[in-house]
Order: sequence, then structure tokens, then C-alpha cells
Amino acid sequence: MSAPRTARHQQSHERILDAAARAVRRSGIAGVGVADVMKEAGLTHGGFYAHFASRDALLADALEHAADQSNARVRERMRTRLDAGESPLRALVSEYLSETHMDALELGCPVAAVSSDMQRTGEGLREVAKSRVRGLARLVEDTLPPDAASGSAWAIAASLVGAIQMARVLGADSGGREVLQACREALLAQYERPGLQT
Amino acid sequence: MSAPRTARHQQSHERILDAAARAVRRSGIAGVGVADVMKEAGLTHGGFYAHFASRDALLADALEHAADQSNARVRERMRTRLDAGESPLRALVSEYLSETHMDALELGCPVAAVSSDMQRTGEGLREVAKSRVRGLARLVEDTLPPDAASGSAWAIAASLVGAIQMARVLGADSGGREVLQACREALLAQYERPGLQT
DNA sequence: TGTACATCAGTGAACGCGCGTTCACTGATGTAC
DNA sequence: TGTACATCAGTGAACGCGCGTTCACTGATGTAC
Repeated sequence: MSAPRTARHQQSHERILDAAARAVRRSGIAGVGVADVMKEAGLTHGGFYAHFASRDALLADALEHAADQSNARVRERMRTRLDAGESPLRALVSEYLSETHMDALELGCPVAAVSSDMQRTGEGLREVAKSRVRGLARLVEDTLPPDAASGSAWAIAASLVGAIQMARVLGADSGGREVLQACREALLAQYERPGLQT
Repeated sequence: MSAPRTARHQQSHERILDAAARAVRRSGIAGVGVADVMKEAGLTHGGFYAHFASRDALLADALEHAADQSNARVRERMRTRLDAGESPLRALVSEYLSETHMDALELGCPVAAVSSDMQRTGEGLREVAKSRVRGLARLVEDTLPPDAASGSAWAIAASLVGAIQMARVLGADSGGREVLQACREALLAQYERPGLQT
């Protein structure tokens, strides 16, 4: 599994993982097909089992990969805002609840993309799911001042996830934009009080 | 389709719909199987097409049915709390973010159960999904005083959906309970201020 | 540098299985006389 | 009331299809001499 292989093998492995990380967010956990993923990675389906033990093993790795990618993406986009003087929380809320993120289902936060599916995964996937939900809470926690009420991070994370999901269901042109805006404003009004800022 | 049929036909129809409404929450939109639903309704799969034009048609009706059922259930459970003097918002938040609701995936709010799937439904199902998301926002709005900031209903609805989903992913014994509690407290602290109560 | 061989990533046909859908048939219900 | 017939909900076998998985094979890469 993690035995050292050739560079070619490793490159293919990463392309498969990348394609799967996109597919799992685009199509949901149940919607990921081995053949589709391999095709998207530029390979044929037969070679799959030289890279992963099973579809489930791929899904676990893909979820992790998606979360890593997504976190890196958000943090990078936040940087511009932080440099412009925004508070960490405002930067996170603005990015997570942006129209860019709403449109980027395939590249966005996997918790928001597949949380319903996560509720029903069993065995191997469940642990990854839990750890990625906790990871999202941690991402929020890192933007809060040390004296913030414990539990605030969870409350904010819940708002973020619920808001972008409902916005996506409605769609940008049927109220989604308005949902995002309402939730951004509500979160910032509540948590970005003077004295709570970093 | 909606032509008048015998009482027997109608009873079967309702049993199928009921089973499907449970299945769609338990297994997700992609996880609903025609044969399984029919079996749960006490019938064999062949008779399905005397009741619904297709699996998709069933899913649309099942989502509506699930939402109706769930709303009725929450409203009924809220009544006890209202009678005890709780504010409408507190009653809703306490019930929606209760451990009972967390455990009752199969009978709970379908928006929380399948919102990720809703993000990717096409055509017929999408309109039902949108309308049920709006229905949840309306359920919240009905608990708010008339002078509440517009958009508050959406912000609260987002918190409810995100919170129960994350709590379910973690599970009751791995932090789910704590997530629910944190989100209940955060919502009530923010929105149930004196002067905002009904 | 060049040739011979071994390694191994990737190919594509094939498998079994489950699922949505169809359809000829069964048997129960209810109506007509 | 009783018999003959029509209606129709439900049955279960069968279909085609897509999917996860397996496997014998190909062809490219790289090593040994």
C-alpha cells in the first residue's frame, strides 16, 4: 500500500486521488464511480486496484485530500483579507460564505459538500468524517480570540455549513446569494463585537 | 396518476410513500431502492409502477411527505414547551437541536438529512428541494417576533441544519451532544434577547 | 555504448451482482342479473 | 340470495444496464553485463 514505488506510479496515484477528491464533492459519496474517477485521471478502470485496495479505501483518502485542499485554499484566500486588516473571523466568514465558494462545490469544503452522506457512512469512512468535521471546527477556532466562549467555534462552524448548503440548494439566482449575505451579517454582528476582536 | 382509485390502492400508496419518506432520510436520495421501499411497505417490487411513474417521481413525493411529517412532529413537540411558557424560538431550537431529533434521522427534518444530496439533484427534485428549504426558513420565521431583522430566519435555519448534521456525524458519544448544546446556547443567547421575545 | 532481460504500471475483456423497469399472469373484490 | 363475469391491485420472472472487482496480457521503463 504505502510501499515505495516508481515516480510514474506516484504521479498516477496523485491524479486519481485528485480526481476522486473532486468527484466526491461533485457527486457525493454514493455517486463516486471507480471508472469515472480513473477516466478523469486519464487512465482506464482496470489499473485502479494497483493504487487502492477498494473503492472505500479511495473514498477515505479522497475525503482527507479534499479537506486538506479546501483548508489550504481558504487559508490562502483569507490571507489577502488579513493583510487588508480584516479580523480573522471576518476573513473566514467572508470567504467560506462567498459566492465563489458557493459555486465551487467541486473544490470547496467537503464537510459542506457531503455532510449528509457522512451521517450514514460506516466503519472506515466514519472516522475520517469525524476527524474532518473536527478539523472544520478547529479552522474556526483558530480565528477566534482566546477568550471566546467555548462552544462558539462549533456554533459558527454549524452556521457556515448550513448556510452554504442551503444557498447551494436554492441556487445563486433563486435566493442563494441572499441566504449567504444574511448569514454573513448575522455571524459578524454576533461574534465580531468590539472587545472580541483579536 | 391522481385518478380516483379504490381504498385498497390508496392505502398501499400511503404505505409506500411513508416507507419512502423514511428511506430517503435513512439512506439518502441515492440510497433509496424501489424494491426496498416496496418491501418495507409490505409489497413486492413489481407493483410499484401502478403507484408511481418512476423512482424519481416517488422521491419527489417522498421528500414532500417527509417534510410535512417532520414539520407536524416538531410543531407538536413544541406545543408542550409553549404551554410551559417558553418563547416560540426557544421551543423550536430546543426541539430541533434535541438529542431526540439527532437520533431520529429517519423521522427528522429532511433538509438536515439530505441537504448535501439536494445540492446535486436535477429537474423535478430540485424544485421540491428548494421549496422544502424555504419551508424550513418559514418554520423559523414563524417563531420570530415581527420586528426581527430580516434574514435572521435564514441565519437561524442555517445554524439548525449545520448543527444537527455535525452532531450526527460525530455521534452522541463522540461530541455530538456537546455540539448540540453549544449551538442551542449560542442561538438562544443571540436571538432570545429581552425585547425580542414575543 | 549497446544488447538482453526483468520489472511493473496500465489495458481491456470478462465476471457477478444489484437495480430500475416491464409484463404476462393470478387472485381477490365487487357488480350485474 | 346466488351465480357469472369484469375489474384491477399485486405477483414474480425476466430484461438491460451500470458498477466494483479480477485477471491475463501488453508495452514501456530501467537494470545488468
